[in-house]
Amino acid sequence: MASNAEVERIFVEIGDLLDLLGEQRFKVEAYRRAARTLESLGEPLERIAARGELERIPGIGDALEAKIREYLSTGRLEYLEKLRQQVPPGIRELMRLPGVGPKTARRFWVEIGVEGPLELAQAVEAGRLRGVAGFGERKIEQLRQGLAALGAGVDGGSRRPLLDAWEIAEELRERLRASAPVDELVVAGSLRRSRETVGDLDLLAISREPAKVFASFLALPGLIEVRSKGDTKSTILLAPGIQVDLRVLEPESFGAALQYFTGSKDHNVHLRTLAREKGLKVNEYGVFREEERVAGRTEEEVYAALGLAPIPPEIRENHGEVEAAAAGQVPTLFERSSLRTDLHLHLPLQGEDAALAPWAERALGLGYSELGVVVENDDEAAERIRRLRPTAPTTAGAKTTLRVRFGVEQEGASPLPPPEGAEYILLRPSVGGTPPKTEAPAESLPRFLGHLEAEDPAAVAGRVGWVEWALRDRLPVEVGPRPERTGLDSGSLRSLAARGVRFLPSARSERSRELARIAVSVGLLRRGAVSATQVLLGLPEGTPKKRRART
DNA sequence: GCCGTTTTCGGCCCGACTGTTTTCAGTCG
Repeated sequence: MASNAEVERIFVEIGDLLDLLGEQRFKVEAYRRAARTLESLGEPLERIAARGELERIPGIGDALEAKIREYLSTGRLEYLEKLRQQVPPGIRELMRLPGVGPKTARRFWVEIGVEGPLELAQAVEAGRLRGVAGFGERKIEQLRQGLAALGAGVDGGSRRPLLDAWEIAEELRERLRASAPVDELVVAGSLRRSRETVGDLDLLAISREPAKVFASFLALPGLIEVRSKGDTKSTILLAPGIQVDLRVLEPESFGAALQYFTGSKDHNVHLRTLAREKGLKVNEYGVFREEERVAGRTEEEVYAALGLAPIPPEIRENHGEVEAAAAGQVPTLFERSSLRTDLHLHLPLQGEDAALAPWAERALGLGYSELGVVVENDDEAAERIRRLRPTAPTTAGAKTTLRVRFGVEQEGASPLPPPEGAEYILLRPSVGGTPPKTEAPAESLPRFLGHLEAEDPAAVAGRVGWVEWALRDRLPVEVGPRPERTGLDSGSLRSLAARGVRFLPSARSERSRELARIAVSVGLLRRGAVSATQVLLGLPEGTPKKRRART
């Protein structure tokens, strides 16, 4: 079965090939725009095609619709195959080199006669680029380094899972805040939109001393390469192979820059087109009428200047949100600040986090009033809960209280009843299996459908039964920060929400500092346009306090 | 190639940085 990702890749390839062949840029852009749209579609193309609604996808017209249909029905695309015959396969690879776009790649091919990275490397070493117009010493050195990095697989060109990117970004922010005079430092880009994968990091800072900020930035540990440096913007490559952009701005422009660098690109193009129609101009410094800046300090200002209600970052994909904002009908998304609990954390056996105190402190910092420790439902469960219970803090500080709850985790129906002290059950779906029967006696504990993480994408994809399970038994579904391992990406969340499923966000922590990862889980829920009414904020009240002890 | 309550033709977002240039093209986001 053809997946959206396959069609997406095909359109990207067509875009590249047309670009290399010197086709007009708007045609090239049309294929790339369509590819981006497909990436964030959230619904299988085959379903849309079956409804006859392909042309309703923004950026898909007659020609692209016909190509999608051809591929869906035959698994091939004649147009692509013809294009491939015109360009050697290695030429596309050349475009992955930093500083090499379609024009330069084409010159390598036509003028130098190389057909891929290996041949280019040989040509560089043989000095065949010397004296060629447009290739000075620095350009050649840049190529040499780029080729070496390409061979070593550290080109920073690949996307990584949202959570990994988030953790890198958090660490960067901490370091920069400690070492540079910044008044504000935020992450924009696809990370702020909570995209499931993130290519590079976009940092924005407000500072009165940009030079000092850039100096700190260029001295970050783990820096592999400085890709550009200027007065307002610098780009580096960090050791994990991730590219990081930093822009330093004045407060007057911060909202406009945040809006602009959060994207998505297609969302921004839409806004700018709208602005032109209103006689305005939008750039990263503000919204302008003639020379006068009419907005820019905050994002809300920018949207308001265009006659739009504020649009949450997570849904800025040009999938109709701009039209909705113009009509004042932006969906109200779940807010992290309303969350009062995290019911899925595991205490390690040793170390500082084996005790509840550090967890409680972090939880209070996040504004929680409740925290749920989960143990495996086995013969030791009651004993583990009993050991922790006396240390459970009930208050911290003068007013805030934190209630620590205990739950058990099990796969489907357990032969063991819940142990003494357990207040809820986290059910794990089994891999590839059908959902077990889960009779629900009236007095039973609240139950949630936890997620099972799998490294293997096939195992994730093969786990089909649990959706039916959640629907059949009306079980709230846990949403964690690793969609690539659970299969619960924003598209799935959106369709589950539409079918009435409720959600329980968790950080799935095994260390107390990981509680902060709830930001990622909530981001995914928001990207799935999940509203506050569909999220469980804490354990339902009325939980039976006394359980019959097992014997 | 897409798109349209000013258009079915003629537009298509906007700016920073780089390298190699004497005023700019290419790349990138």
